[in-house]
Amino acid sequence: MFYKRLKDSVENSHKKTLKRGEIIYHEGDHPEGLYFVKEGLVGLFHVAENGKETFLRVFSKDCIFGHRSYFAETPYHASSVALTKTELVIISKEECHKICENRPDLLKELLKMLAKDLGEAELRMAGLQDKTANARIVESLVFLKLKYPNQVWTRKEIAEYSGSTFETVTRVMTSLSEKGLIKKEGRDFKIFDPENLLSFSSVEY
Amino acid sequence: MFYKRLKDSVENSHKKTLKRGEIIYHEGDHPEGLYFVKEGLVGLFHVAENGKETFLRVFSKDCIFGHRSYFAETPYHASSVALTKTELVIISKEECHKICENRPDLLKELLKMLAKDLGEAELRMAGLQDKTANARIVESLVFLKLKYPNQVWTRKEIAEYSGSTFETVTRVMTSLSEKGLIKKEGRDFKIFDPENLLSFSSVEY
DNA sequence: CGTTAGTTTGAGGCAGATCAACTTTGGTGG
DNA sequence: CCACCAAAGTTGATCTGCCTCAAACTAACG
Repeated sequence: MFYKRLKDSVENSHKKTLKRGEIIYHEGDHPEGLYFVKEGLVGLFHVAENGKETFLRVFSKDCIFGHRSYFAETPYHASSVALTKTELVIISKEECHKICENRPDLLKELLKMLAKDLGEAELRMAGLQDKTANARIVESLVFLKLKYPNQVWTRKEIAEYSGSTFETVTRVMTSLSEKGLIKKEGRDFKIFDPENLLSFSSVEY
Repeated sequence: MFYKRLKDSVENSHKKTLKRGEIIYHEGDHPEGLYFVKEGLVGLFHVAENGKETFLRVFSKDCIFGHRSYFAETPYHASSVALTKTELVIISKEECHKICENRPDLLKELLKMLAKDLGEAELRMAGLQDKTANARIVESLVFLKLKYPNQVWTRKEIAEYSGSTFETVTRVMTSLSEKGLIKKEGRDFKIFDPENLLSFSSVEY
């Protein structure tokens, strides 16, 4: 598997430990290499001039990130932030270069990853047009909680991932909870039956 | 340049000529190779169950398309349609395979292309949240008309690219025309000063 | 146990979608 | 070449999903 192989070749690179909220790189910065998540969770956020934030992607254990800008050879279009205590490995430009030259298999893996991410991004973009806020929030709850069950997502993060506001997320979650489709536990929540929950994503609340 | 080089190696592949409106592949189909635009213009559209369409990308002369699904190894997430009389070269799976194996330089070019497209898609997604319909429409007018000046874009196409409706596009264009920022010419239009026009994208209409 | 970040709930407003009726454009076929 | 007509565009009126603003509540952490 890709990450395992990459991991081996960077095991003795520069490491860095961050706590929740710490910024790894800022939108507009020029990439100086790649990042590898050894442990923890990282979020990619775009912040508009009017302050509105969009939660673009999540990177978890064994993910690389910063690769989009690196290969596009453009400044970062969004900022990356640690969502929990996170341990990173920083892969220098030189090492990246070496990897790219000697490992066409890794190149192909990266190609596939970007192709999938592009598809997802475009479907999410379409979803902002053709789905209700309710449906997008339900889908985001399922995606974020099932893929990252240990993370306690804030309403604000869910809102920024789904393209909504934290007040609307609260209302949808209250409604889902009243219907017994999720179980609120403090700030966290549980999903019982993802399929069933998703089937309610088109229903009014 | 990438396309020139690719072009040479596919010059004697299967050709196809289409007229406006003809569909090249449907959402859900499995990729059977790549497509190369020899002449004309192709649009990539996603259609939701409720009928709402989203205009995702444009491919013009010397562009390849269908590559996202091909490399993601997933079915097409959107349909491609000829926007004018278009001549295509169809590159078979076998030829694609050969190219990928023997041309790491092309692989890297594809990687860069996907990385840029992902950035653009994510910024457009963010734009749907943090910009007004007015701003997005102005930006779409500039993008579509400056990049493809010979195409007579319909209000519907502009709407589906900007994430809006054709009525709203009409209203914005009428307003811009009254302000002398664009010149309507039948169904077509002209942009005088793109920079100036964009500076009005944040202004009410 | 105090403080702050996060959450809930309600009320009100509005950007832009939707619906509807009418006009214009430009391709085409007689 | 012109008359026709379907497709595209315009304009006005109405409606609504969801955002915004506001105020009170609560969880969690040092």
